[in-house]
Amino acid sequence: MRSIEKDVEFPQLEKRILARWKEKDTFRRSIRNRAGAREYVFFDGPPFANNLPHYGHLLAGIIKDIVPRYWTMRGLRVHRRFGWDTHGLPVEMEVEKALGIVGKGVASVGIETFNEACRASVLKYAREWESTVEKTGRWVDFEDRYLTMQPSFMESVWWVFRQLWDKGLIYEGHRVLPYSTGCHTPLSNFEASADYRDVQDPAITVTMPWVDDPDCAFLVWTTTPWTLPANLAVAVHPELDYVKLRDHADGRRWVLSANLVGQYFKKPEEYTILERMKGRDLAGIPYVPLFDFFEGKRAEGAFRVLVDEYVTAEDGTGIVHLAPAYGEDDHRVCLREGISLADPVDLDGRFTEPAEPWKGQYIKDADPLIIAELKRRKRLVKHATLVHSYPYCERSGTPLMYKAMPVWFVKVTELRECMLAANAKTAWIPENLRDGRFGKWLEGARDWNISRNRYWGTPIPIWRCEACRGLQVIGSIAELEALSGEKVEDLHMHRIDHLGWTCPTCGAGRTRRVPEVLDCWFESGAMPYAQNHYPFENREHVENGLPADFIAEGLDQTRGWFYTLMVLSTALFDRPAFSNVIVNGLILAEDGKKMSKRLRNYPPPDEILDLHGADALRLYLINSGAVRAEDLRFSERGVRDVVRLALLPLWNAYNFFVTYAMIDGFNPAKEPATDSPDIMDQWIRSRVSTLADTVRREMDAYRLYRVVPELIRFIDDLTNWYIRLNRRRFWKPGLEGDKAHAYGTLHEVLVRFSLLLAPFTPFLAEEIWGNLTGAEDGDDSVHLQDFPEGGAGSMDPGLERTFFLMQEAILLGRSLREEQKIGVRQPLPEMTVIHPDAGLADRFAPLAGVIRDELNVKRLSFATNEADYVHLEAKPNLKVLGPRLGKKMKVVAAAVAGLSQDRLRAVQAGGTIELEGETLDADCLLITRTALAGQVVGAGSGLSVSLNTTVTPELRAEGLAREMINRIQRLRKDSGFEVQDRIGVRYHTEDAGLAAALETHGATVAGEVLAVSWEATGPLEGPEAKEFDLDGRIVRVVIWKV
RNA sequence: GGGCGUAUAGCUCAGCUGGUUAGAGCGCACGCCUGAUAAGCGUGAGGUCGGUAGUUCAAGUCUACCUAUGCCCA
Repeated sequence: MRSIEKDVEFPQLEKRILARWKEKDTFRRSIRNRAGAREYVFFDGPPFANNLPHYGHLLAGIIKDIVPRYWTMRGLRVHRRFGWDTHGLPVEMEVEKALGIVGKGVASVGIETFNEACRASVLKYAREWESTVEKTGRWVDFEDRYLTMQPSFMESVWWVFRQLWDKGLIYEGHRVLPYSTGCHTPLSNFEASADYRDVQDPAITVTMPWVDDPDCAFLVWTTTPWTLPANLAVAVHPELDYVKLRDHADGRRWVLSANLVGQYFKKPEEYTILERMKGRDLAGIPYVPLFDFFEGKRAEGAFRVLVDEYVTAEDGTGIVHLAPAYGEDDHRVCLREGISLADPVDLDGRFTEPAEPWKGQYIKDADPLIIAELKRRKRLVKHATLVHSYPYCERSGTPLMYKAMPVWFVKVTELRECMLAANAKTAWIPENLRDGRFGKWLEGARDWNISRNRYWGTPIPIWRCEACRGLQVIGSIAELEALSGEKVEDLHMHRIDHLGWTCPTCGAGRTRRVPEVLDCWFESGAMPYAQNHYPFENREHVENGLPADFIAEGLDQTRGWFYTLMVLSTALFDRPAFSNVIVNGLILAEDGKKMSKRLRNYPPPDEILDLHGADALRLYLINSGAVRAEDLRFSERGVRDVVRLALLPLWNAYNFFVTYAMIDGFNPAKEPATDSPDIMDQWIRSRVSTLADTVRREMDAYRLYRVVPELIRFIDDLTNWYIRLNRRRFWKPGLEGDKAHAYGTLHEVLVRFSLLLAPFTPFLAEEIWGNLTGAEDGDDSVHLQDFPEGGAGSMDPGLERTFFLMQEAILLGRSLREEQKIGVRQPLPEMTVIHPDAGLADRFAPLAGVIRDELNVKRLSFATNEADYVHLEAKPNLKVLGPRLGKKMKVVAAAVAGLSQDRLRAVQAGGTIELEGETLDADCLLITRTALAGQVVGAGSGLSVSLNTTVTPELRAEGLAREMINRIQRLRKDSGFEVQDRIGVRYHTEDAGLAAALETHGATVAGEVLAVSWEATGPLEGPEAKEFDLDGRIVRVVIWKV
């Protein structure tokens, strides 16, 4: 054992231990150690490495460390591979910025240059990540990491795609997406909402005359006239009220929402209501389109009234025009009705052939031309303008258009039932997420658009014949090489898009890959297979490891990784991807707002780690709702409190042990502690076993948030009860008998506690365990050990209960002393513990000395006759009686309240009583006590105590002696003496009582203050003579070092 | 607009399947320092559990509605 510093710096300690782990390869050995054991499968969700890690990452990382460490100590083998999400938009955007091509498009530098720039930049922050993650104490393999851009990973992703294709789960369709005509690309919703501007747009109302009654027309309103040439239908809400009315101005008849008539007529005299109807009554009525470009679509059911609930009567006419190519709802409703879309606008945003009159015109420029044409055709009834907020392309500054784009879908709707069944087999922390947030999301899941019109990603492995349009899906590199006749080493777009071959279907055309790449969520969802290059390698290993035992990520992954994992594992294997998941919440700044670099409203993670250490941060984070999906307001003070409340007290206990063990030359190998007859030793050993049991139970259920309060409670018992009450045992001379037991016990308890702490505070646990077992001289580590057993054999619940009662007795005694204003230094003759059970006296007997010392009383006695001290009051034990009595509870409760003291005592003594026809025994009643007036009694829940406050002259003298000891001790400290310095004392007092007290107890006082000479003298003068006032008695004292 | 959370002491949060006197830390008041620990110890004050209605013998806990607030989706 080595001696330790008293003023510990945890961050320094952690640094030292990190270096040791690295040197001894402890992490890898902790896995290798369990070579033959069952594998505990953990999947690590890959983060983007294009930013520094924030608290959310650290929190998830800490959970991902604690759980695997725990199961490793439980004897399992837990591989932990780190992964990076290397593809996707964030990387592309950053590279566009770096290359200076924002708004110009990737074509301006070429895909090859662009993709290679992406490849070079993705791991830019990997080093910083590694260093921060390491600092948090997280053990994870950064060397054997997986990257979504590795050819092996991408090949597995292709395999997954091919599997889905073979199962008929992939199809090509359209989705209306925000599209930038400036950048020639659809945008993500995120990008689309980046730049909203207030703009003025035309707001026009046009007529759609009934085919059967041309004088009557629907009124339709729009702010995008350019979508009118592509109009294929109109829609109404089934439950809304509509009217047919006559316009007195020109006699024509209009149909519109009843609520919106006021928008078109100022006065009621201007029109006459002819008919009222519900929206659904209008269903199917055919109308005459504005233009005849798509007249052929009438056969599909176009140009009539459709019904859908998305229609509102808030503005316009309550009848909306549908252009399925240019609106998401339009598209959905028309698709449902079997109307295929019409899209007369090219990728530049210019009209094409079908819309002949405006061919080549940019859509926004065509607006006024279209309006003019409508006016000419007398189809325009109102022309206004509207200022509204409209999304713009952040990069090119052009207004976005919503446009149907060809995309590839996974048919999630077909998997829904299987996914719900798989989800039912998973366990979530917090539980409600499974059927709540996540379950609801699954129930409402729509087909998943997995294609992206981007460059840096896994290319969608579909080749299309330019002649027959036939599709061919490639599921491996070997297949691609065989078909193309070329060697393929990298699957990125710029390396494979030149590959093509003669179409095997028609034998005429040449095949070409479709232009899209896969959504990077598809890749992370494929991670369980792709990280191991399944099925090309590791076949058995991967299949045996499904579903994973454990994953942990943030709440934001509900629609992210949790979802994509589930979609793909269900599609491939009809199984869930994971069995247990811990979901962590958002970490907010202390002010409750989002953490913002710009506002600097939070301390950087590295700063917290360097200042307070990782152990403290770990305990702080897992002791919060953040480990069950609740938001956490991060507070540095909270981290500091953990240090103050848990780590430092434990360090002090450890320091106490080491200090004395070094002095006494205690050798843990020689002194067995297991058989100590001392009741306190047995108690603290039982406590640590109970704690191990509790921690196992909570960790087995993944309830990390239940652990820290238990740890703190134990540390309090260890330091403020066990050590404080037992320290005198360590001061005795020699190293025999009881003292050896004390050492043995404290050693064993600290060692077991450090084992138990290892998953949570890996550094402090390593320090304590290593030093106390001497194992740090070799290669061993606390993290290579088994988690401590709890188990009935090593626990003594009865003893723990007795000890708890003793603690209560002491607390009550202290409270009475405060109340009576009698300081602890004044001895009192007696305290009586009052409890109806006479057996308590026996159980307390071994603890009597402790209680007397703690409360400074001469005698401890016991009484069972509660009536002499306290007034009993009874309440019905609702938990017992409630289910039994039901409605009768009220009358019984009233009767119980009226019971006499005698009858209550009789029940307590084991009798029964009859009340309202019910037989009640002691278990049916809850008895509370209040002190009788005129007594010094404290009533607790388990027992009561009575304090005899009679101070006899003898006790007074003893009290004065203790006061004197206290003053001299303070004087010693003020004089700067060392603890072990011997002193001489001279004193003088005029007070006869005090003089007598100091005479009687002179030897005791002198002994306590280490005085080798002790002398009463005549009056003392001079500055070295200090005057004290002991409750009004004056004494002057001189001390000196001998 | 829809889905899912959250609301308990001045502050940050516990409170398990409804049941007894609703707990802890910080802060506050008062007291206690040489024998591990003042980054300590003790004692105490402080709460109509967001609101309303309901279910029940019994509601901080269950239900409905409302208010505030957060996340996700549209």
